[in-house]
Amino acid sequence: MTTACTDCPLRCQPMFQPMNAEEITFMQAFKSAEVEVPAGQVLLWEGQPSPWLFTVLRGQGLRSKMLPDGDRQVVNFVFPGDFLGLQSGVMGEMKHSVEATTDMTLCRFARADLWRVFRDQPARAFDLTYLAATEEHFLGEALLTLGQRDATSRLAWALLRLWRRAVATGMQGPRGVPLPWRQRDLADALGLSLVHTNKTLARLRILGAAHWSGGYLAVPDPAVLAELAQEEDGAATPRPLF
Amino acid sequence: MTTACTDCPLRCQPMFQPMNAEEITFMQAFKSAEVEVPAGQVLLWEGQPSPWLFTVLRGQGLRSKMLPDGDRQVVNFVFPGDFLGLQSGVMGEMKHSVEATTDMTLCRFARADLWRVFRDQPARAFDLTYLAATEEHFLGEALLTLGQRDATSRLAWALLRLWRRAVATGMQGPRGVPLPWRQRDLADALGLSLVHTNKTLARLRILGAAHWSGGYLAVPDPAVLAELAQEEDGAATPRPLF
DNA sequence: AGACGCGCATTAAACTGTGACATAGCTGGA
DNA sequence: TCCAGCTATGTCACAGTTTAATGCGCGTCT
Repeated sequence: MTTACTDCPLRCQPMFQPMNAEEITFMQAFKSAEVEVPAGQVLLWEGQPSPWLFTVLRGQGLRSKMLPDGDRQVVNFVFPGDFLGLQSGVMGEMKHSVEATTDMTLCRFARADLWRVFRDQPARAFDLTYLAATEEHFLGEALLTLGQRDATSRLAWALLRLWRRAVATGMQGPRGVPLPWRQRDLADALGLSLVHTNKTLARLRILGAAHWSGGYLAVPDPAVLAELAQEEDGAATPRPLF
Repeated sequence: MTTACTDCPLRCQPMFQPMNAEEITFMQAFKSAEVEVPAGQVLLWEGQPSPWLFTVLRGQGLRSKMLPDGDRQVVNFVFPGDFLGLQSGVMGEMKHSVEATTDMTLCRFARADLWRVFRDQPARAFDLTYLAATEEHFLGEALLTLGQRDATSRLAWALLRLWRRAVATGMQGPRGVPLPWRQRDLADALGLSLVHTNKTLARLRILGAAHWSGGYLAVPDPAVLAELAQEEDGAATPRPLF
């Protein structure tokens, strides 16, 4: 049973900009299926085209690139509401892989229909460009973090980002926000070794800035984490939902 | 005297995908001015909106982000044909600054007219999304480089990218390709100290892989540089010209 | 024309944040 | 029950940073 766009649980979250009735009607028609994906499955492969694009309805994952020698760079973590596959849609092939860390539910769209968005719905096409620019902005922030910050600041930055994104998507619970990834994933995102990441996470725990365990992240005072991250305090910036 | 789009010196370069007659006519009307910018001037400021977007007709520059403590991350180098200001156009403000390293000539477009592209020219809107995805792809590659490569490999990767981009834009001369930036700029792009960058450039020179001096870069055998960069050999991938 | 000063490139030496290696304990799935 | 994978910790090595100094070239001033 697929979720009607009028019943979408994400649209009311502060993370996402509102949609008008015409846009919802168009998206309902544009959505071709809703698929369940088990944890561990790769949704999109680096270097390959895909006939589908996706919006994440439920679950979490990550985007990564590989070096020939097997080293992996995690380029982003995937949350509900993220749009997947835009590179394949406009450039013909994905430049990174996307894999499910937890079981996921995806709204699926046909790549062959993407041109209809540009032809018939310029406002939605504008939102797609907005999402691409949002990803570009995030990667610029990540590049700054890897290029100019030390390990403690990098981890503080990453945990703050992940915490803000999860809170704005309505995922906060009594134990904190769900963080289903491994320390290896965070190490590969921040250009650190696994051992050094573990030691630096321990330092953040001792400082009381962040506590990640059992698949949950607790941030007692986000301003403390923001200071360690050399970031200003504040919430996640809303973006279009596609 | 502005350059007519029919006379654009960039369109025939292998770096850029072809444009049809309708697209050229639209761009001629869309272009509001041609401006000269002296070396050192900032074209776009991080954190601020801009009423203009630009395509670089001539000259070179860089894009950068600043940390509160004054550290700078160079996020990309700017070449003829690059489109500047898309983040301001769709997100309302620039997420990085753009400054001229040499004297530059820019084709200028009004941000207020950007909606016309999406409404009237879906193929051009698609190209804009393509350009945003191209920048996202590049930043993913840069993130991989900073996260998983050592200093020698990073410099080899950067010089190879810059060389390929310049060659595909028709900038090759007897002394190599023009590289007007400082070692400080490359260091700030690759997350290295100035001293270590200088030493590693010397190593590449001794290896005969790359020779950067007097504002020019010579690459005797790009396959050698590609190997040091852990990259496959090949030319720059063509992209749309806006 | 000559002097001066600033910015950039280059090099040496000392220091350190991070990586590499090894080991132990815990947990969940087969 | 067993084992692979993950988390955690200690120790040592080193790639890269920091500090300091020198030389060169170019632009400005006299």
